[in-house]
Amino acid sequence: MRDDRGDAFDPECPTRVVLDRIGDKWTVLVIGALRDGPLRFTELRARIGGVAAKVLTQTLRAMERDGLLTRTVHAQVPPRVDYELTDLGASLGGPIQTLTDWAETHLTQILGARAAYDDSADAR
Amino acid sequence: MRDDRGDAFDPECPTRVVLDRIGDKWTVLVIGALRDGPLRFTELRARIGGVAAKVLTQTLRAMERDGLLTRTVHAQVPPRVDYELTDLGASLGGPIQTLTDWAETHLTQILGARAAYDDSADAR
DNA sequence: CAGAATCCGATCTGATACTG
DNA sequence: CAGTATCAGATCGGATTCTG
Repeated sequence: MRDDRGDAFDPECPTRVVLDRIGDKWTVLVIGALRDGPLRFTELRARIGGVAAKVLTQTLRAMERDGLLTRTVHAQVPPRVDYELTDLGASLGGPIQTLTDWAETHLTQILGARAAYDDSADAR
Repeated sequence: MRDDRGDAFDPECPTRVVLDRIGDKWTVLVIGALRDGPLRFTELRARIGGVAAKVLTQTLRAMERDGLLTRTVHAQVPPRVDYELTDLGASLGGPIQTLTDWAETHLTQILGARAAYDDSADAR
């Protein structure tokens, strides 16, 4: 149970390391959700929506391992665990925002190209 | 045979659309390889290295569908197909570069965090 | 040359049920 | 509350083989 560290095959490519992290389905949403301050597990899960507990846990563990966030367990009953972005994690927000901006400005083009491509394929 | 368009479940989130594309293993490398001008299939494949023909084809088709590149078939024998970035595809280079820069400056931190995390886990 | 077809194992994601 | 365990389904990436 200690063998799924999810490394890419090429540790010497920085871009791949980062893309392997933010390329997954949830990491970017986690960063967005934690942008305004720490949240506990259930809050985080509710704010993101549609994510299974197991999958969120995996995402958070991977992010913790990469130093993007901290996981703080409060010794109390019922248990309380806070997740908070590190400076490193927060700094990733910049590049992501750049990407998001690009995505928003060009989404129409992409969707248009997609529709055109699919149409010409369906015509045959 | 006409059903694997690889859409995400949420077409209204621009960021996901883009991340689904560049998050895969090869798209970013294709953009990098085509940055200096068009290439044909085999050149492209050689320049990237380590990619199976099928997978490269899939990647190129998806990028073509999203309007990131054009595929030009020259009617000649032996066949010749050129792939070239569109303006849209080339413009994606900017955000990717931002991400790459971030990755390069912070890789050491990430790898360090990773090593520390793994050490403390192994200690147990 | 530029792929398409086929097959395969590995990985991802999620639903469900259970627990300290 | 904050997970873990387990299982199933889907998708992915890749090797191999074949073709216009």
